[in-house]
Amino acid sequence: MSTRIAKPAPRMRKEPRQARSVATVEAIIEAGARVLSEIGWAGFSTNKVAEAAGVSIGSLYQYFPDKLALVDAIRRRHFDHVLSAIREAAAEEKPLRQFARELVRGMIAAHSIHPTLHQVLLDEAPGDRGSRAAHASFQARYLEHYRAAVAQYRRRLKDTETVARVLSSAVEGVIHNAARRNMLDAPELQKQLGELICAYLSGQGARA
Amino acid sequence: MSTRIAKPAPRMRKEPRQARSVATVEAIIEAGARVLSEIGWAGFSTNKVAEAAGVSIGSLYQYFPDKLALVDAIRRRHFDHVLSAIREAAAEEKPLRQFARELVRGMIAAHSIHPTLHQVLLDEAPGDRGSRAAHASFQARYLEHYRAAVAQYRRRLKDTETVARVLSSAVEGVIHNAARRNMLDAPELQKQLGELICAYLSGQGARA
DNA sequence: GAGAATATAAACAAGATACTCACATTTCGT
DNA sequence: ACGAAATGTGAGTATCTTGTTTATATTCTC
Repeated sequence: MSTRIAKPAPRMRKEPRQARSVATVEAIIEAGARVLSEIGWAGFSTNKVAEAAGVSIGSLYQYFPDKLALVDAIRRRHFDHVLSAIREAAAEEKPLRQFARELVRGMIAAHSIHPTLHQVLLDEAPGDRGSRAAHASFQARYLEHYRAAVAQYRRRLKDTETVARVLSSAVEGVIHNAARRNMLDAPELQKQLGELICAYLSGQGARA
Repeated sequence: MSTRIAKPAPRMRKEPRQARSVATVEAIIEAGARVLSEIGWAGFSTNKVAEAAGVSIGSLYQYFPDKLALVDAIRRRHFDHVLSAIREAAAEEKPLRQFARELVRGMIAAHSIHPTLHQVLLDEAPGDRGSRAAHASFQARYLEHYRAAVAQYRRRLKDTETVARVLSSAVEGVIHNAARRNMLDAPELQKQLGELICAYLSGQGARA
């Protein structure tokens, strides 16, 4: 008995080697994201995903050991997407207004394909043993970017942590709400969200 | 054929007459809210609710014709709760800072009992025929309060609608996120949320 | 104490769904 | 070209969930 636990279900039952199997796996993940976003976790069934992907249910289970492994894959892909959007906006030093504009643009872009996926992933879909770590790591890195931005644009350094959290959750709330109403593309909304960010960050002493 | 449609399932199959039946109905709604908040729509079953209420499943169906009628009852109760919280904060004219403080306090109070109920009700739980109207009416009145506040504290009158929406969804986002982390009571959070509201509303010309 | 109101929980019918398996088809190395 | 490996198929299954009914028991009201 050297191994800790039975086997927490591997990520992939079989690694795709040929080009078409790679495409299949990709189609499954993509369809899974669509189903999850449009129907929510309650209606997320493997059969439904397979059908949405235009693939037989057998093919799905050829690569994903079980339902949760599939959700994990979807989660990983989406989180990577969101992270790079933020990273891009917070990369180099730039004026606050520009940072805000790019952040808004990036977040909207990251949510316009599957508008409610993010919330579903965060709230409804269960975090199993395998993804708990990834989940936490994502949250940490996610917040880290916001924290860096806050530190850069704000004089008062107290409560940086809280400010970052408040800012990120406010932005997410606005995006999420807009997504529900199909208003993600409305220019007034983008402008106002930018205003919100600027106003809050420059509230008690901006830097640039 | 004078009636519009068959019968969209009445709110209550039987009206409670005695004191204990009133208590039973109340216990069921309360337990329903708890289950909905803690487990989400995916795990919301009538049997589970009955058990959580300490009541037999038969009693539940004595008063609620079906599952959706129960959700509707929960929704109505919660929406009333939230609405009065906002109404209270936006009632009389008062300085911006005070308005913000009271709004935050009220929203937090309205969410501290069943932290994630609001989001579940809005996102996951289906809005059937009976509740669509109530739902829309709630949203309208909800936003109306915000709009009034925005008009009161902001000079620029353009985009009032959008500003109200952005503000409300930002506040909800922060509350929701804090609820998930059990941070609703953290004083820094309350303070920062207040700052956010003030900063945004006074961003382009405050009035008080 | 009679009858109405209320509570109980076993049982059911219907459906959903995660997952397997035996077999068909395609690709690739040689 | 050919055989083995990779990939795709989808009907089938076994299990579980769950909304709802119903016959029966208990409690209240007058």
